[in-house]
Amino acid sequence: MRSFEIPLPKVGLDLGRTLTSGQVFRWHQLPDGAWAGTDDDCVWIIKADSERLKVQSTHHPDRLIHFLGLDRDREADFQRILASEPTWTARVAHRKNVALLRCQNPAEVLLSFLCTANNHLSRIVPMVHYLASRGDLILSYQGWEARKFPTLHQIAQVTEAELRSAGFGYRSATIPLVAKAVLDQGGEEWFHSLRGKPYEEASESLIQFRSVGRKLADCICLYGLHFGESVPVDTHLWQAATTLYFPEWQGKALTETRYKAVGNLMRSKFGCLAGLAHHLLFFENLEKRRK
DNA sequence: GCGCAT
DNA sequence: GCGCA
Repeated sequence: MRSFEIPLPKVGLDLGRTLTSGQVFRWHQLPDGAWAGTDDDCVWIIKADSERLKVQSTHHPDRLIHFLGLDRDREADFQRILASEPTWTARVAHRKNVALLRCQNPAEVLLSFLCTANNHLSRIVPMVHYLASRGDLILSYQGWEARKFPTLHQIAQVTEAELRSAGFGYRSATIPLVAKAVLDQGGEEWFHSLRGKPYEEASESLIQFRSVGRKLADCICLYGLHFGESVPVDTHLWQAATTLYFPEWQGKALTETRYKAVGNLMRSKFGCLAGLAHHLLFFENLEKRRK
């Protein structure tokens, strides 16, 4: 492992809030306060102070800079959001140290988010860890076994019966089935090729898979394929969006038409920063409910 | 609008 | 959340 330091931008970065904001599910804090986790084949152990990240890793700093979005001018991004929504001053000020992550492996995002449907973080996290235990060991560090997330092929080998006994419920059948279906399409390579397509096309091809609806497709598009205009509309965002923009839909069900209307409105306001604006609203709502 | 699993 | 009635 190598050690290096990355200076933090003025806008700041709260690692704890970022890594527990529902984008990734297998990061944890070590006894000394450092955050430890992986992204694809990279292992990161990160300790932050107000000016810099002190990092130990198997890989080059650029990979972490990309994962955390530190190569973007995040201050400018938030200024553009404020230009569209000047009343969001407090909302942005309280959450601009939460970063939008860019995961290297879209298949990991898909298989992790299959665990999130109709579920809570307290159960999602152990489920994703259970899946991850089938992945190849990268290294051991202070008792922590850092694993690469399993390949689609490895997940496709897992039996429904095994997942059932591990408490995956009705997702026990769908997880290996989706892994097989993606393999039939071309697997990890096909997945990466979606990054070169327009957002709408990538999203439409993802919802072709049984058990992957618009919401999961948008999570994969945003966190795994890095389409900034993607807006995953879950219960948190639906609540925020109806309050702010569609008061006539407050308390009503989220239908396909309404799902598209919310995303389109966010895209018309924020363009390719709609996903970042989504994360502000999503995380605000999530933190409120945690209290 | 409900069932699905915990 | 997704899929189907």
